[in-house]
Amino acid sequence: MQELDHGTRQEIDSIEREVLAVFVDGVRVLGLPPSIGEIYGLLFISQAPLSLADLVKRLNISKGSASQGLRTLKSLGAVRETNGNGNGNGERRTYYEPAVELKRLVGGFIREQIRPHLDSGRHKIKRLGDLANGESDPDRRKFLLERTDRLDHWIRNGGRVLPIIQRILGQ
Amino acid sequence: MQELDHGTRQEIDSIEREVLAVFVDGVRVLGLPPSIGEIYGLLFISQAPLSLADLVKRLNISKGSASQGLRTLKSLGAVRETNGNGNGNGERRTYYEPAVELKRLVGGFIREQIRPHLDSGRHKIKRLGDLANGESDPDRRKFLLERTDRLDHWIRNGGRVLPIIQRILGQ
DNA sequence: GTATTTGTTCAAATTTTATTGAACAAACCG
DNA sequence: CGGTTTGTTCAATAAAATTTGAACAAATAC
Repeated sequence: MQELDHGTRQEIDSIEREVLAVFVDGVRVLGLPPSIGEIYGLLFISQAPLSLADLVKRLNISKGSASQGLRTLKSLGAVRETNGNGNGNGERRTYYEPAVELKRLVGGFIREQIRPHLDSGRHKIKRLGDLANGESDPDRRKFLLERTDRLDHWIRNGGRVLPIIQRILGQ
Repeated sequence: MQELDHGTRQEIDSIEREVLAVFVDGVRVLGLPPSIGEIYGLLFISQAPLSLADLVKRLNISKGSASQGLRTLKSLGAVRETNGNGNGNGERRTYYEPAVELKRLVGGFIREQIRPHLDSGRHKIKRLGDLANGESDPDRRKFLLERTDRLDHWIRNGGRVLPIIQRILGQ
């Protein structure tokens, strides 16, 4: 007897386990929680889209975790909702499939996780420049302005590099 | 009466506080603990190099934290040890100053935090390919090979982009 | 309308990570 | 040598992040 339903059966087999581990490690580097790696990882090796209930069952995580994880992944553009669930009948729950184009994943990460930090950093550093200008000791002021100026250059360079990364990875 | 010793006085003034906050936020994005941001931040706005004892006193952190933080920063190439401490007398404790060249900081981060992950990822993905090849169902095998191949491309592209980032930021 | 299914929210519990602080080691001095 | 200073290590503690689970909301069916 052969197992044909690759999308929804309960067990996580050995290759699936390994893939999940790879993604859990991967998202940790990006500062995202393990549950996100598990969810994306399971979608990534599932041939059929999965529902929230499938994720809960197969990953043994809570509904809350799955719901929040999917929200984050959606905001990153890393998962898509599908209406087709692969079994052909009329179905009202939502099914999810992974976005697998590196360009899209990188774009979403930069948009959601990098840009906001760069932008808020730019503002804070602008403020630092003002504070430095208010320093009364001329020697100290010169030093502080030099340092805040350097910070400003860092941020600018960071901003310059992002589109280039996107261009290189979007192939 | 004027305060002349910018390197070792006890208090953290308002501009210093802001700079520390910027660095604490900055290192968090990189997945490093706040104490590291505080240490690097304080060195960054100090005109004179600081000793471990200075960091403990001015940041109100434990000796252990300061020691471990400095170790990490050294491994990243983000701080340098100096023998001169700015006051001219023979002195045996070690003083630290920040590396402020973006090229160096980025290089250290890539070397210590990115490359190792890429390398271990490459190995794990190689193993995944082997596992996928062992899949008996031909349809499933085809799908798994396609996905592991995609993972492999991701990693390769990641590897390609790093030297370019370094080149762009090293100016 | 009620019952059922699907999904969200958020306070509480758990797990993980960071920090402390005391014991220890190493280097220098007299 | 003993005494002092400087720095490291690591088990215990504190703090922060993640996950849970139960209450709730929204949508559908009957």
